[in-house]
Amino acid sequence: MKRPTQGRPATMGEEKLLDALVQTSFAVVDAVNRIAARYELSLTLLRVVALLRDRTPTMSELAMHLGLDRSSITGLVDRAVSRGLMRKAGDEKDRRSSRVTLTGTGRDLARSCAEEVTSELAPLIARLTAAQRAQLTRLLAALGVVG
Amino acid sequence: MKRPTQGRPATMGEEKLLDALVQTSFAVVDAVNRIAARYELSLTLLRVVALLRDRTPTMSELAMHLGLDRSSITGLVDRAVSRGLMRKAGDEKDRRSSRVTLTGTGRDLARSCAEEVTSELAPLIARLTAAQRAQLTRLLAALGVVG
DNA sequence: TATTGTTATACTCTATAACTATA
DNA sequence: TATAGTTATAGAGTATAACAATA
Repeated sequence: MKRPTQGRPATMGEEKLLDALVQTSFAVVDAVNRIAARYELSLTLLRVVALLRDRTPTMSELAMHLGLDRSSITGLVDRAVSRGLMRKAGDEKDRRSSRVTLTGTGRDLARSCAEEVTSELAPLIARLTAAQRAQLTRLLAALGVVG
Repeated sequence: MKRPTQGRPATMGEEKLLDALVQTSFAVVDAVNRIAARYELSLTLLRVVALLRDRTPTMSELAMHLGLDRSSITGLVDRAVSRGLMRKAGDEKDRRSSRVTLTGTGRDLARSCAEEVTSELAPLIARLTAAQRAQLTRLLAALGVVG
């Protein structure tokens, strides 16, 4: 069960930053989760819906993107299909694959959720000045997760 | 299903910041989730374990802190008790209440997880200069989630 | 042979409703 | 009456293993 931790221990300032980063991240994800629940979506399903606004991935691509097993995606997408949010379309190039797309209903849902995420998190960043917001945007970009 | 979004739409710069904040938050939580999985802990259980390092909450307090129903906490804690990670101790002041504490094993686990979170996220903040790290720490504090 | 996706199975997580015990 | 906690139940989410169809 126990395994050694590789790398040096964090210095004092790093520890504080990591703590703030983790706490803030959980708060943000919790907020998104509350919004998803209003639409009877799990966090995972909300992420799929958001993803499908820009892409038409295969089941395997969805699995990789979410870090889940392919078999988990089958149930996830099938339930969404039953609810009329998504559709599965065969890929003509590779007849093993299915590409997942949003229905009109699913697309409306995606837009509503995105709007609510924006308005729910707005009060958070409203505590910052315009200069601070620009700074934070740059620093988050520098972390290298976005893009 | 559909409901109106209250508040004004975000401006362009805010939209970009919110997007970076949400994407980064999901990446951080995903990283924590991967670490939890190494120890066969769910994200929720890891949060409970981390919480118990500093506190000895009642079942209800745990439920409130995690935003879950009390009945969900029963199963969560009972499974952890079965695994030897936690203990439930009656509160003498209010005999309806149970206070949850870590066992020695649970405490070791909590420490290991915390160390792994630190070393897993260290590469992320290593991309920043010392000045940028200090800046980011201040900005996250200004968001008002920590503390 | 390797990959895509599904099925069968089992377990965790979660909520709702109904309940007991204590306050 | 109100609160703390549990139980019973049901459903979603997830992984593992075995499988079929296609590459």
